[in-house]
Amino acid sequence: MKVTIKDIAAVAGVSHSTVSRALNDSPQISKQTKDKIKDIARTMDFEFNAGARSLSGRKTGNIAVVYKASYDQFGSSLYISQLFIELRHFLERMDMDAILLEAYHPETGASNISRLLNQQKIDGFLIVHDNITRKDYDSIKRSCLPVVQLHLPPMYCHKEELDYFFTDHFLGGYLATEHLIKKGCRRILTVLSNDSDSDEYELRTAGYRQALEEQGIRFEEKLIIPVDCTYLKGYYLFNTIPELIANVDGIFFQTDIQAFGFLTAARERGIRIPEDLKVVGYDDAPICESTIPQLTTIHQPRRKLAELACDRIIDLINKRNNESRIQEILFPTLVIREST
Amino acid sequence: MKVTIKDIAAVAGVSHSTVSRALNDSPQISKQTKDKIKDIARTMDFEFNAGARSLSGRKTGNIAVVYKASYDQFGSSLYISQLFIELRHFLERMDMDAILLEAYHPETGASNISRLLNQQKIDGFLIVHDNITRKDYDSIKRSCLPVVQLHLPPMYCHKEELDYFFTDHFLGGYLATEHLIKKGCRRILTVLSNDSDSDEYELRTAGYRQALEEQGIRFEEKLIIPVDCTYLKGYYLFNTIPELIANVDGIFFQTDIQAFGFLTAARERGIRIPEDLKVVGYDDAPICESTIPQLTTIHQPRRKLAELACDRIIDLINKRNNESRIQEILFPTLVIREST
DNA sequence: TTGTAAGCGTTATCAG
DNA sequence: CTGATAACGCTTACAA
Repeated sequence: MKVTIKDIAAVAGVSHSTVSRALNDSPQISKQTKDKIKDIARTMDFEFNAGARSLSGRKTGNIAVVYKASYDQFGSSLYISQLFIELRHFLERMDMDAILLEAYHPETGASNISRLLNQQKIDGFLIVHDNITRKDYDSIKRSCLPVVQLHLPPMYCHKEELDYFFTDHFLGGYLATEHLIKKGCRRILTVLSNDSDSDEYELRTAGYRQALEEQGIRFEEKLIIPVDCTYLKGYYLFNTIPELIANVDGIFFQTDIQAFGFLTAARERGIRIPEDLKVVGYDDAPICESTIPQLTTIHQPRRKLAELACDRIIDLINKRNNESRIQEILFPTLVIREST
Repeated sequence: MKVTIKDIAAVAGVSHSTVSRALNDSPQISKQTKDKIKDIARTMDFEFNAGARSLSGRKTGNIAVVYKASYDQFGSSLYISQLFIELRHFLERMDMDAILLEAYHPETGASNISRLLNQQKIDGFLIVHDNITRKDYDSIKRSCLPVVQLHLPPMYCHKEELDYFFTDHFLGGYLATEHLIKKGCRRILTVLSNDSDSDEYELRTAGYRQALEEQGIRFEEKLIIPVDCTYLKGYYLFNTIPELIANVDGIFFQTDIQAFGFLTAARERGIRIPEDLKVVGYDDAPICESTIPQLTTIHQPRRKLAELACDRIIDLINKRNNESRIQEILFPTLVIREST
C-alpha cells in the first residue's frame, strides 16, 4: 500500500538508511546513487511518513496559526482574514501546512497551545492574538519551539523575548491626520471602533493627537468618537452626532467600513467629498476602491507582514540566525484616492 | 522533557501498556487503576505524541479542509470564509485540528491531496472545491480515508461515490423569483456573477426560469445579466443597462454584494425600494442587514452544512454507518426583509 | 560511500 | 486484569 523507504531500498538494491540519507540530501552519498534513488522515489510517488519522521526527531511540517476567537466575528475580521490568506500562501510556498486554530478551546477554555506542544504536532507558532497567557509563552519557551508574534503585541509577555512583526498604528494615525491637515483641514474628527479588546485604536488616536499638536491644532476629547465597527454606524453618524459633523472639515475613520457607510450617507445628503469635507479610512480593504468617491486610506502592509513572519519562522525552525530576536515594526503608508 | 506513557507508568508502578490501555479507556482495565492512571496523566499534563500514535495505526487528529485557490480572491470569498469559520468551530469541538490548504500547489501544480495522503498526515478530507481531479478522488478511495464533499458537486467524480452536503441553488433561484412574483412583479431581471468557474449561477438562473414559467411569465434571455461580483457593478447597473432597469419591476441579484451596490444607487436616484422596484439578493451575508432598506435574500444554511459535514466525517473516521453514502441537499430559505 | 542496529512513543498480540 | 515484546517508518550513531 503506502510506499516506504524500505520499498525504495528494495527496488534500488540498497539499504533503507541509504535511501533515507539520499532523500535527505546527505553529503555522504554519491551523486550517482542519490540521483538513482530520487528517481525511484519520484516514480513511486513516495512521501515521507509524517508521523514516523516526527517521531525520530525530524520536523512535522506543520505550523500552528493561532488566532483570537473574536476575530471570527464579522467586522474586525476583514483585515484578519486577508492576513490569514497571505500567511497560508507563504507557508504553502515553503511546503508547510498550516493548522489554523483558536488559542483556547471555546467550551473548555483549555489551551490549544499547550495541547499542540505536548502532542508534538507542530514545528512552530505564528501567533495572531494579543492575549495569550504568560503560562503559554513559558511553555513554548520551555519546548524550544519557535514563535513569531504578528499583528499585535502580546499582553502577558515581554515583547523583548519574542520575534515579532507589527505595524505601527501610531504612525498610521499620524499619517492620516497629517494628510488631512496638509489638505487644509483645521478641525478633524476621528471615529474609531469601540472594540475594547484591542489597543490598536488607542495607538492610532495617539498618532492623530500628535499630528494635531505638531501643527498647533488643539486636541479635543469630544472629537474622538468610538462606535461599532460597521457600515451602518458610519452611515448614521449624521444622525448620532450631527452638530459635530457640521463643524468639522475632515474625518479620520479608523476602519474603512465605517468610512464606507459615511461616504454613502454624505452622497445622499449632497455633501461633497472632498470639497466640503475630507475623509480618510484605515486598512486599505478591497472595499476602498468600491466607495464613491474612492477612499483615501492607510494601507497596512499585510503581505509584507506575512512574508516576514513566515520567512522568520522558517529560519527559526531551521536554526538560522536564531541567537537573537528579530523585531520589526512595519510602516503603514498613505494611499491617496479621491476622498481627500 | 516531554512526558510519555512510560513516565506515567513509572510513577504509577505499572507497565506502559497498562497506561496506554487505561488512557484509551480499554474495558479490560479495572476502574481503580484507570482512575489512578488518568489522574497522574492529568497532573503531569500528558498528551499522546501525535506522531507515535499515527505511526502505530491510530488517528492523527487532523482533517484537511481543501479549498480552491480562486476563493481567496475577494468577492466570492465572503460566503466561503464564513463557511470555513463554521467548519473550524465544529472541528474544534470534536477535538480535531484543521489543516486548511489549497488543493493544488500554486507554483508547481502538485496535488496537496496526494501529498497529504502519502504523508499520512490526516484522517479525512473535507473538500470545498468542485474541480478536484478524478485521479485524486481515486487516490483517496484507494487510501480508504473518508471524504466529504461540501458546497459544490465535483466535476470529475460521480457524485454517487461520495458523501456530500450541498445546498440547492436551483431552489434558491426559484424561491427568490417566486417571492418577487407573489409580491406582484411581472418583469424580473436577474443579475449574476460572470465567474465562469462555477455553475451555481446557472442553477440559480434555471430556478429563476422555472418560477417564471410556472406563473406564465415569459422567460427572456436578455433579462439575464452577468457582471462581476462586486459592489460597484451593482451600483453602476443604472449606467450599463438603463433601459432594462426602467422596464422592470423586480431584480433578483444572485449575490448580496451586487444588490448592496444597486440599493445604494437606487436610493441616490430617488427610486423607492420596494415601492417602485423590488430587490432580492443571495447568500444572506452579514452585510444584508446593513443595506438601506435591509435586503430580502436567500439564506444559505452554512452552519447546518458545516455541522452535517463535520458530524459525517467524524462518523466515517470512526467507521460508524459507513456502509453507504450519505448525500444531502439542503434547502436554502427566503429571508424577507425590507427590499420586497 | 554504504550497511547494521538502536531508538523515538505508541498500539496490539500473546502470555500469564 | 496486567506485563513483555514486536511492530509502525524514519533517523542516526557506529562499523565496515
